[in-house]
Amino acid sequence: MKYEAVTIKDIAKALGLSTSTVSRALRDSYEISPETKKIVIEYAQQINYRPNPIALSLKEKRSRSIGIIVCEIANSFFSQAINGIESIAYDKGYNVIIAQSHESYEREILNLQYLASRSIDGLLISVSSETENLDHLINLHKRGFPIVFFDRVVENLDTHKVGVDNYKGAYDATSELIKNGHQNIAMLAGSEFLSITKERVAGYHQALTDHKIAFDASQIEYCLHGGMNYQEVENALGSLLANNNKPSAVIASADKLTTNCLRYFKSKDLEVPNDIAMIGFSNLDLTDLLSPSLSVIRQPAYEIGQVAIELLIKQIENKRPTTEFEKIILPPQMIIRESSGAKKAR
Amino acid sequence: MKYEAVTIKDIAKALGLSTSTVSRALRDSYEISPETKKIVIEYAQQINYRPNPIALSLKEKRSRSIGIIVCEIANSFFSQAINGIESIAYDKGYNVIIAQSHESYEREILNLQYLASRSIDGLLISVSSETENLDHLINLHKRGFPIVFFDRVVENLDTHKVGVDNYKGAYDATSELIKNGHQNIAMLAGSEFLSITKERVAGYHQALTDHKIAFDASQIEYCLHGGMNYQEVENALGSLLANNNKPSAVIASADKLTTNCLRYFKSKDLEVPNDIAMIGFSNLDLTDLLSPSLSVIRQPAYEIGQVAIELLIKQIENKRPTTEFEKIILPPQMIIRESSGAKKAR
DNA sequence: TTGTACGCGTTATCAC
DNA sequence: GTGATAACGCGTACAA
Repeated sequence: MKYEAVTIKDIAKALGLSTSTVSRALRDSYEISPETKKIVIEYAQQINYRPNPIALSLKEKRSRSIGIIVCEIANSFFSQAINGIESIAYDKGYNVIIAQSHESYEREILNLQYLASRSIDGLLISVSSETENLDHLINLHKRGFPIVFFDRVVENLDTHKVGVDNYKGAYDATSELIKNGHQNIAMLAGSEFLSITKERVAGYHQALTDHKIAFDASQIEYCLHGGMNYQEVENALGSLLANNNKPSAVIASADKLTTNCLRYFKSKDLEVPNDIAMIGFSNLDLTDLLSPSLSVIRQPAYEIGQVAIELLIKQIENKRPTTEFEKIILPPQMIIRESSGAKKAR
Repeated sequence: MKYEAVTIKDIAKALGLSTSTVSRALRDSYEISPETKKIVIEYAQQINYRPNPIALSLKEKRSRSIGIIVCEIANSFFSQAINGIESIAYDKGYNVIIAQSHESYEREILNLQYLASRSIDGLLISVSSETENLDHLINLHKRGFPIVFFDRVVENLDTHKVGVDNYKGAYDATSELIKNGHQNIAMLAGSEFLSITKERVAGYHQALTDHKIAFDASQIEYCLHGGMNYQEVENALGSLLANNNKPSAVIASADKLTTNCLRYFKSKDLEVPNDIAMIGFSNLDLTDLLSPSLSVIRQPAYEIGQVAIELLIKQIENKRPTTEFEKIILPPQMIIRESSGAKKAR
């Protein structure tokens, strides 16, 4: 069953006018007499005429829709970022089409092809944790297609980028644990491919160094899928805790890593923070209700989304090719609660 | 900066053929000679030709995209449902466009207008908690536009509907609390406009009756915005606890109500389940990590999404107008943990 | 086997 | 002030 919409032609026929007159009347052109305008506009309203955006897109070679690729919308950070994106996009008359990579490189490519074939005007992307090769993005970018990276930005591609100060986030988290007496701090890191992981590890490393604590590479475990599957986190924490240099605290460097880390400790009957302390990157709005309440590094997800979409729309609507790209770094926020508490006195 | 795509015309010109020959060759028409096909297809691949979906949409009067309206994608139930929807939609070559009502009737109408004007082929909707008047949906439906309701279905509109057995969910939850010795059980309900709220209240009521407990209407508080703002939940619980007939247990009938209920108890230093027990409808995958771990009624969100999109696509692709509509009810799952525990012996 | 012409809905351009 | 026509990209009925 097809839904038949009213067209400008129907109006023209009904009113005994030409399509061009109707079109001009509806667009309030100065060449049309007030009476004709009135008749046309009233009739259009009456039969609930809506211009067909598909026809407009074809004509204007733009769809007024933009694509978003994220790993998972069920992730708090991303759903908040998407809210930020939408808040601006709808205001400016843009539609958003969301696709999920589920942390798979392959699905990211499929999504990209799909979106590109849907003639989106631009792309907001936070790459999957498996993404190492960037050819799929570079190809589009070279052809002048507007792309803005947010959160998980990528180094070797010159476009607008919006993210958070991951270095500072990890530095602050590490310093907080050190302040609470922890000397053996492990890092449950995300995918090694991601620059955010590298930055977070660097912040962690620097904080240790600044506090004269030796850095031990075996205290870092990388999770390729960013904690998407519990198994991965279980393995990583298993080896961290089996380390000779057994950690008394852990930094989890992503949303899913943080919650799965807590889940692991519970399953092993490790009491947090007495047996082991933790602090994690998380945008969950429930971390205060967890047991124990979690100390977290929170990212301004909503704002990141807003800034990213603004840059993208600016680029899309630019008459000339963009040559100067911005990199915007927003500050993270550290919220201290119970989980990062002092080391138990034995 | 505009991104210039390759068209069939470019291929025709380059190969000295007509556009129709190219078109037919690419669609592997039997009327084209194998050699011509080979040349065309190879060249198309080489220059990475993609048919313009906008032109196709205009021609075929369908966009192969469907709209989804939910209150909030950051809500676990809905993000899971959307995953279910996407899993099927992408397979069948449909695009999904997601819009959020944020529980506002006004925004729901705006979203609907927006999506309709974007020429979607069909709509999946879970109405906002403010939605009482259905004219905006009835209008579309009358004109033959395919609409499928999921989760928050609506009574006076004859379309496909997919939801969960809310009556049973609430009945089971109430019975569990009664089994644990609770006689005064309050209900923190969602919007009175929603049929799911009515069904959940009915299940609660019937369970009380079946266990010979008097029903007391003052033990129900409705939250128009389904717990979206904490204030609302605070007020509702405030009056429930101030009741003469003070409850020893609460049933929270939606995701946000459940978590905000727990938040309220924590803020009032009420220990769950000793001071007050609770069980809530929730699809959060973290309820096991909360303090205390929450007993919940969980809905098969992913499956609901899958069933809903299948019905929608079936209706869209139907040659004849659909006259027989299905109503599919999936069973909820009850997961018992700590929060619904026995009443404290005093 | 291949090419020409048309239509999908809209607007810009040119003609009257 | 209004109407006819072309164009956007594609597929197809019809013509050759």
